[in-house]
Amino acid sequence: MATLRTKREALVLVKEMTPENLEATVRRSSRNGLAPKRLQYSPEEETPKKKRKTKAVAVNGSQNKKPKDEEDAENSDVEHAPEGYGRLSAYELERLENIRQNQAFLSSINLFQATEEFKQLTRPKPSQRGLTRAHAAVKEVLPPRKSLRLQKKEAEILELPPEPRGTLIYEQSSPAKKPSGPLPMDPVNVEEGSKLPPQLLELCSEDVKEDKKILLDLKGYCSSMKINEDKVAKVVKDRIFSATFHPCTSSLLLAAGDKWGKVGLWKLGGDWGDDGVLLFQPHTRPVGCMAFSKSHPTQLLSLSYDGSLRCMDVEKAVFDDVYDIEDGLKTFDFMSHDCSTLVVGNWYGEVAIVDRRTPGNSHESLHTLDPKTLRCVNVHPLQKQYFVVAESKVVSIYDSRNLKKTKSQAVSQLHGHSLSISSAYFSPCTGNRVLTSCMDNNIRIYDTSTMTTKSPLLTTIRHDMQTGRWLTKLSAVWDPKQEDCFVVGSMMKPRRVQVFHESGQLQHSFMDSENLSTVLSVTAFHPTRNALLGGNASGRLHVFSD
DNA sequence: ACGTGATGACTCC
DNA sequence: TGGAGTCCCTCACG
Repeated sequence: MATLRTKREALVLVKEMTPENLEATVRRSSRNGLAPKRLQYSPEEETPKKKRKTKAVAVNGSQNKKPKDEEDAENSDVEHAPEGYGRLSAYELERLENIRQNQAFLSSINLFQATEEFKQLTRPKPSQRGLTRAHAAVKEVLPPRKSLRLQKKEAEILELPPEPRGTLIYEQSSPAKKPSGPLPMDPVNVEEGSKLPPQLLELCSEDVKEDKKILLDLKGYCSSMKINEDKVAKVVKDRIFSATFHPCTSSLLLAAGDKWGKVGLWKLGGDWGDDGVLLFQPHTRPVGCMAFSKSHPTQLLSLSYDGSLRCMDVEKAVFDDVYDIEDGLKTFDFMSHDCSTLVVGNWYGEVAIVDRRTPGNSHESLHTLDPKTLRCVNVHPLQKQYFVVAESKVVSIYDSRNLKKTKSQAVSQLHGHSLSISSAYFSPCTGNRVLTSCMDNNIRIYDTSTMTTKSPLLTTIRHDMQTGRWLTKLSAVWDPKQEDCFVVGSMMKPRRVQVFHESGQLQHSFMDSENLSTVLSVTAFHPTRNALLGGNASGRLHVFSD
């Protein structure tokens, strides 16, 4: 049993103490060697539940037969008064003793006191900044209803709707995919017909100097980066799948994409929309990947599982089509410094090299890699012909000049992953390292400086990746300002975001009892400023900055 | 054996 | 009072 570090942690523990997970807690504790003696049931019995079942069988056999009143006592979970002890078997005395020891153990860790002391405490209220309820819920006005019976009419004969055809049925009634062609950039959270705030274009067009990178000792600058209530806001409605900083430096401008294809733009301290948040709906299914164009920072490219890749252009105030397939886009990256060519990966294990200067999909080149396993593509920062692909259990580096329709030969491979790999990224300055996040609970760093057929593994870091059903998968991502540090969300309590050096050394844990109380699955550093973002499962962005 | 798919308790307005 | 919002772990199944 871990020591309780904060009041909230203790409260969570207490709140979670249902009979089911109390059992689990005791089991966990026993692995740590701290637990009291476990209840000792007879060998074939695992739990009290099972016990009852097996007992029913045992009654028929002659060996374990017990008087009926003793059985009732067990089932009622009420202990007999002391005079009853005389009739208890040795097994039951041991059971009572175990219960007593368990009680003593639970008292010794102050669980019961903690229950009393922290009963009133709740987790901090989520930030009310950003999107509001009024905008989030569209109220449907229905005419008053009167049943047919009250209207004294014959009942209608209703028929079941026809069985849906096709193989893909999404949860809820998923809205139809947006039509192709430019979509107007109309925010859904402000009054209809209102224009984009002109300051947004101004901010996006701001001259960005790459050489203004602030290189400080990481430990120093991490501890200067703080969060406060102004730096948390609801930017999209649902769970965040992707998020990024705009490269501008005079203000902090962020973008996030959610589960239902919404894209939110948030300027910290902005006076437009809801606390600086503008919400758009360019897609209809999760926005898996997004990035601002480095050569045209008024453009934000966003990719969705619905099969569309669009380019939000603040200048033209539209979402343009960039690339479109029926379904299942997964990931993309820029292949040239001018951001005109892209590598786009889909669920079917195909990568397409897309040139944005030729409209439509006609000029794309499509290459099938390992089918159904592609999860991430990332281009080498200097040698743009190389891109790294996270496949099922291997990461491959391909040369885009050397791709075939099928069975392309990888330039180099990174081995050692034992489960599926969620992401793989080249280090930002030299590309001499590749950082991978794997479902086997390891973050790995490989040496790709020589591009030999097998790139050597340098570092392995244990990290809990079991995010389960309700959270976006964790991905370790480099700090673009330097070569050798990366950030990753964490399941640990109290909730935190961690920064590691490529050597495996933990540099900093970003925590805040007031403003960070959820898992931040999606994380990213600002390209030039000392700022870090984290997105959670309810559409909130959190910023740590100077 | 791994990837996939599945909820429920609680609070607040 | 009920519906919407918030948060997020493990396990069965094929």
